Amino acid sequence: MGTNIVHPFLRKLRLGTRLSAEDEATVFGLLKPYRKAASHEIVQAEGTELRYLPLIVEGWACCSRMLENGKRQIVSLFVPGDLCEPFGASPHYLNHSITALTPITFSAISMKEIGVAARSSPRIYEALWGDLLKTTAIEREFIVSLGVRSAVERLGHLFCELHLRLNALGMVVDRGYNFPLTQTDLGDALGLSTVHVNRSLKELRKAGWISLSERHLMIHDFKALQDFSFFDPAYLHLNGMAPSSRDQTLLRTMGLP
Amino acid sequence: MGTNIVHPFLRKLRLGTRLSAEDEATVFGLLKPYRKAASHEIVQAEGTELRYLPLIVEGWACCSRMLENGKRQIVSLFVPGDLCEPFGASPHYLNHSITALTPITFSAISMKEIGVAARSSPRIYEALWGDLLKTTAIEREFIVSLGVRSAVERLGHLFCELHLRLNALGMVVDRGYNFPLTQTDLGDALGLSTVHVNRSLKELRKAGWISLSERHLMIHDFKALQDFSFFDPAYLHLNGMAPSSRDQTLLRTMGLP
DNA sequence: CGGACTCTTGATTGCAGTCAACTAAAGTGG
DNA sequence: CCACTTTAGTTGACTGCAATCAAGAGTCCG
Repeated sequence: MGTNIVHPFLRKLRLGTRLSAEDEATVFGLLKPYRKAASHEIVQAEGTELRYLPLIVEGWACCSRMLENGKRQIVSLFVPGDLCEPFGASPHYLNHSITALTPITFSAISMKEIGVAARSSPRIYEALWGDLLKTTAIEREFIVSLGVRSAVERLGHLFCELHLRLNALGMVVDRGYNFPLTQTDLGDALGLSTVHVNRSLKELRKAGWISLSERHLMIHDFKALQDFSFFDPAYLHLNGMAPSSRDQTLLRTMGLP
Repeated sequence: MGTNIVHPFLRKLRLGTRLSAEDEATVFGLLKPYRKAASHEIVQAEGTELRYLPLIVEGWACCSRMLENGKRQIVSLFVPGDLCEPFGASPHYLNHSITALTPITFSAISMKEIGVAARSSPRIYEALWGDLLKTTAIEREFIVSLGVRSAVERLGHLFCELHLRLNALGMVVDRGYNFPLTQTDLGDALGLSTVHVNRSLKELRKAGWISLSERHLMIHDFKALQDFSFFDPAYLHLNGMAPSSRDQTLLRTMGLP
């Protein structure tokens, strides 16, 4: 048993692929020195050229777009371990901006170097592609949410998804996790007005499924919330599992008998 | 001037990268024998293992998901030349299904072979990643549509996008193109009811911007439709262009002075 | 010729947006 | 240190966009 580097990015990559100690060292070596950004700070602005891939180490960030009518849509939420852009591309212009939602610590990876690393080891290649696939799946499921789910369902679905994503990183404690988004952020992400987010949260609380206050979310009845929100965790590829192994996953992730 | 293979997939790849004749032959060689599917036929069902990447050669298809409450959401629309899944992954289970929207001709690419091809030539690598990036961008812009655009704006935006995508393949003739989706399909894609799609189309017609009948769409005033729908073509990366070169693109694609 | 789609239009309902006012917390500056 | 501003959350009243229900017309097809 070699050294076990503790890093959210490696934790995430390990989910899908077994990396050797050497592989992990290689990946770890890609990370540029950490930087900090304040809440609401723009890490990479829309329209600028992307040369390094941002990687969230601590805190939450998002990828969002502003429309000319002043409305903002959050396209993707990033938690620790998340790579903000597809890993294999060459430098290109962004058409959305990457913004910190909380104070964050982030790193960067050279687009060139990560390509070299991916070609150097089949495991790394596998792991990076697995991660990209998961990101794609999350965004596709997001489309489903916006298209056919009601306001309350969207909230529930997001809470379930984040629960599993964070749990995979060991960031869920006692069925609850840190939830730093404001109701305005939630509205921008889910295509709802702030007021309506507020009312919908009230409903989820009233149903007894969650409580959310002081930036902390607790899910009291995951199963109920999941069923209500039509949340099927298959798309998160949590254990390289086959589809509809839903219940097994649940048990495993919830630590229930 | 080498041989110029006429194939929608190659046409699309050429948009972002200059491929050598040899590269093109390599890519072309990846394609398995064509197959046909009838309209509404499922090419690859949700939950099945994907071993070959479907590639649309003729006709339209989509990637969609069905919810337990019976609602369907179309996540992605595929036109000729579109690869239905990210090219670099290894076989995995799909959590959405790939369905023909019209009678289609499609091919398949081995996930293994395309990886080998990508590693064999920097140009091919570049082209495939450029294509993947474009696909990602399209899906992200779709999220924006569903999140913050009104029904009429969503329709307008989709029409603009497809206009440019098809135009890049030479499939736009005289400002119009073949538009095979039914109003029900449109509703499933844009998160709207069929009835409301119908009414919204009526508004676009009344404004004089489009006409749509008998599976043929004509955009009479692209500029107006674009402005109204907050459509910014930058995300389609049509000419490797820098952002906000919007107007140049427009002129070029519209063939206007 | 019946049956299945597709498109269209009218009437009604309801979910979610908008406007507005108020509280509480937290930061700012004179 | 205390007014003053800003930000976040909450609630009420009203409005409006889009869903739902319903029915009819046109078309394609077996």
